[in-house]
Amino acid sequence: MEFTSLLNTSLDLNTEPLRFLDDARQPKQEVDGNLIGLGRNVTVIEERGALIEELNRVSAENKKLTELLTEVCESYSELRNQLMEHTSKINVEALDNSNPNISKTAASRKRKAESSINNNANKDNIGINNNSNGHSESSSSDEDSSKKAAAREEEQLKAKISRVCVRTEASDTSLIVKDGYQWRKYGQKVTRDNPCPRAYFKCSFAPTCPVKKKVQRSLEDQSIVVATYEGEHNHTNPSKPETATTSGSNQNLTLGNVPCSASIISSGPTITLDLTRQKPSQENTRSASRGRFEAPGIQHYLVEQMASTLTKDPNFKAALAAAISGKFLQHNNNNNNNQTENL
DNA sequence: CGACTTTGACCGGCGC
DNA sequence: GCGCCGGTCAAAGTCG
Repeated sequence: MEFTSLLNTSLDLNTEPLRFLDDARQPKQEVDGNLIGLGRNVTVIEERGALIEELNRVSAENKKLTELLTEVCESYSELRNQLMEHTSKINVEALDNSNPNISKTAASRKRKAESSINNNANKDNIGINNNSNGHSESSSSDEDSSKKAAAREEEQLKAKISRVCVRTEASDTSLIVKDGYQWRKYGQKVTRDNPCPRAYFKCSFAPTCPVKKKVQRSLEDQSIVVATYEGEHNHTNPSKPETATTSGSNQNLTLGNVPCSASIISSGPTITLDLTRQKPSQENTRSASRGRFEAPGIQHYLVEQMASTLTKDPNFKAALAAAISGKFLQHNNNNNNNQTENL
């Protein structure tokens, strides 16, 4: 995916920097039309000198901005590469663990598994690795296989659980996470560890879709809504193409035009969407890139986010416009110089 | 009138 | 076995 293709290049180029183009042309016309008086020629030469000086200054500025732009592009491709690396790693892991069936046993252990995910994901991984070695202390092969099967089921379940944190206005009491899918609320409960009620949703787009979602406000930060997804959608995303897949369990996030920061959890990492910020700072973008991106879709989402952030930043637009106009100016400057020499 | 939300009741797992 | 707790069901209510 080309970075440039993501940028909204529909910039208004009729801005200040381009005024120099007209300014540069104006004296030339004067020169063409009024070469009679010598005193006037002196004025024209003075003006030209000032203009050339101005052009040089703008060119230098343009050079700086071009360098800055190059830097941004470089860091973008660097981040993209890191993301690709991470994504491919996750895909390999997902393939290793692929088994679409979640057994009733696994479902019955949901709470146990979930708590272990929440409390200590790393410990779980160690446990899984140990089990996957296939060496059990138990002498009974049946027991051994059932233990392994149980561990595998747990692992599969965990692989299908992802958590998304959405930052909303604290005053917003609705537990709605717009992720592009259709959800039907089937329950709400106040849990012991959190006074904020937890809402239970089922995917209602396809009647056979097994995906469930739990949404609850964070205890630490009430402005953060935590959505936990379980299962995989067995249908395509009903939302528009501007959505971004966010996790291994194919959760899609409709970000629309809202810039936000992100990090992810898929049995560990968490997606955080900051929907409160209209103009995310560079720090947001950086923190997003620092996060652990373990889902293939987040790549597209991040790219969109970066593009959106850049195109919405008036400073960036102005800089880009200046850079582009600078190129014109340089070209024009060269032409003018040639024409002057010809005079 | 159908789709969706709300909310109290119920169920099953887990710890003591 | 009992109570607690999270998750689910389903009837009633609401909305477009």
